[in-house]
Amino acid sequence: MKQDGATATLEDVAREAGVSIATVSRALNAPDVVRQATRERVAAAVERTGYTPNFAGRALVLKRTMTVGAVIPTLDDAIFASGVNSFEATCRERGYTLLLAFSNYDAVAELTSIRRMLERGIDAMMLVGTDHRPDAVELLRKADKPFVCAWSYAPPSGLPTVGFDNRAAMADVVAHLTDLGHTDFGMVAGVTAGNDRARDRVKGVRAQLRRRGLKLSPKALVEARYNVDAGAEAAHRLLSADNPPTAIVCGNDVLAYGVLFAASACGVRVPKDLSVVGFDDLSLSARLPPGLTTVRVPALRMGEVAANHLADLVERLPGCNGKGPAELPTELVVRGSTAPPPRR
Amino acid sequence: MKQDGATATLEDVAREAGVSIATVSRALNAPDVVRQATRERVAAAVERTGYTPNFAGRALVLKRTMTVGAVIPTLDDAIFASGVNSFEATCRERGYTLLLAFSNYDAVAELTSIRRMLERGIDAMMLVGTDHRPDAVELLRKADKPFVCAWSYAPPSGLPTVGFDNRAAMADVVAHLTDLGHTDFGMVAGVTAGNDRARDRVKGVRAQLRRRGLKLSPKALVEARYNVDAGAEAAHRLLSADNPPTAIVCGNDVLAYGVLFAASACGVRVPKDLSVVGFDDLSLSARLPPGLTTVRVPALRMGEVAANHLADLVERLPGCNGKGPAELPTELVVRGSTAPPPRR
DNA sequence: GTGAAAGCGCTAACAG
DNA sequence: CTGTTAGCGCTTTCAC
Repeated sequence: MKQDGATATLEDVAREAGVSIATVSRALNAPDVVRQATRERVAAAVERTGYTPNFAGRALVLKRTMTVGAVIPTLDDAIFASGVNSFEATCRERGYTLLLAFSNYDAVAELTSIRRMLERGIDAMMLVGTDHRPDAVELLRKADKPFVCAWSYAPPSGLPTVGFDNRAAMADVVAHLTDLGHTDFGMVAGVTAGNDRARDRVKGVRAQLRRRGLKLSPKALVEARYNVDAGAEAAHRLLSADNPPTAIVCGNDVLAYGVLFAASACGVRVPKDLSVVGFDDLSLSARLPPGLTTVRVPALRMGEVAANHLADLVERLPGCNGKGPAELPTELVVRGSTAPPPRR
Repeated sequence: MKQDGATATLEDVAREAGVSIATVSRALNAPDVVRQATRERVAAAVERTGYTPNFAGRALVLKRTMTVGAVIPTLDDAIFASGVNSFEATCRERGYTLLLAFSNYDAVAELTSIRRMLERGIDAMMLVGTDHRPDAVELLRKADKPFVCAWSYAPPSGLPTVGFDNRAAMADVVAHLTDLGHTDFGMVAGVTAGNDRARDRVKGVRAQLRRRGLKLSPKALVEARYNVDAGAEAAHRLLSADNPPTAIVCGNDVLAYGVLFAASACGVRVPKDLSVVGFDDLSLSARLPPGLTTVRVPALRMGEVAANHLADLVERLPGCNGKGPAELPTELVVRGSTAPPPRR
């Protein structure tokens, strides 16, 4: 066993086993081409030397690092957190290691991280949504690295996406509310700048309202940053209007929590006076009185699908293409926060 | 500009600029030793070829990858999420890229990920807490890679830790409650197996109770997994005992939310009938009625400190050692969920 | 089956 | 200042 800091190399193992480095390499990577006895001698030598392959050496010749990158806006949003969790788990299962960076919704920061990861030789990459600098996409394309944009399903973008249709999901929400009889809507949206998911959710609300002959008045739409307080503040704004809405649709559950707290602080009862809907179905949403009606998104499944898709692409498995994998379904979860509007 | 998939190498740039590859390398890494004119020719050639350094080549000779690893139990816990966020931000600032893996509280999985990251040539690594397989630590030591265990401050462990003292923080919590007059305590702890933070929090409660001549009876301690429902279930168990506690201390805020919901479901009023304390101070805790008394932990600061410490170590900056950086303070945040116990 | 040798892209002496 | 050259650790022909 080598004791000093220097880690053992193929050469050390070869010397120890009395074979050539080529044989050691083969014994490790293509055991079937090596005679049983030799293989065992090598295995013993590996054990004794504490050998650990050096990926830089391997990467240099193979042009593969078994590393995949992901650039995520932030982990503050629990939905990203769980998606990343499952993405990593699947990557790991398939032998890949995850390189992770955060963009904080800054497209330039994203570009920088992508470049850095490319330099580090990632084999593939996951991005979030479809809002990216064209040069970022070009970089990936030119480097010929498979990539996928998750948390969105938007073939028209021309990007390989995997995720769900945010517009359709929001249309379901609005349909649920109009079916209950609501006609006066308010929306607390997430920040839409640089965030196609937030934008699509607004669009989905608008489109479905239009279909029912309704609309979202300019003042009935408020944008808020991703936190409870911002949601509460937005709700106060909405509820103090001349004609307060009877239903508030939120861009995510955290904002909806804020709306719930604000309503209760103003003496507005949910769902009696006001219906509230979230988006994400965080674990708290089922428990928080009166139970939040929301959209369940397949974050875990999505991370898994994205990782498998990328690995398939890297390994050039048949049946995979750069178009992106399938659309994942969302589900409207109706709970206690929605009910018919109050009588006039 | 090279159009085919093959990315440009130093040689391409050198040919383009009419200099040797050594000069290109120098122009890029030590601009000051290269004549201005040459430097400009090289810069132009880099531009034209779209050259991007290959880190595998560089890593092979430098034995540095500008990559740091982190193995985290999970991102489901918001406190890990924000710590990772700031850890990555600081790493990035200092030029390092983050390799991230999850252990799901499994020490063997952690070991596997550490090994993998070591193979990939990480320069340093962050772990969570002090519960690790001895061979994992040995691996890191033998590879001579700086590492730090975050989310704990526990010099007696012999590991380089950065974080806060979970026992002391919990002692503060108990002191607050005994000062209010509580004598009947219950605790909903996180899962303690393989989790020194959860264990230390229990120990902190026990120690402080002892100091006040009190104790936690065996049935007054319930372990629960990290989710609201488990917290609620544990609370039901505690509250349905013959002698229900007047104060329930929780291993984290999420469990405390569950306790709050359970109490309200049983008609137990907080803080009138029952005081509840959490740990973490998640953003919701201030808003959730009646406002959760909890311990604020410096997660962001910790990620930052850990990253800077590791970078200092890698770069052999003076004044840094392997002992681990400073202890970070926690803060007891008193809100509406704690009050004197009800009269008998 | 196994060994010798070339070379992946890069940096760092060492000469000039 | 700049070029030549020797590897870093590994895989992979090509011979034997």
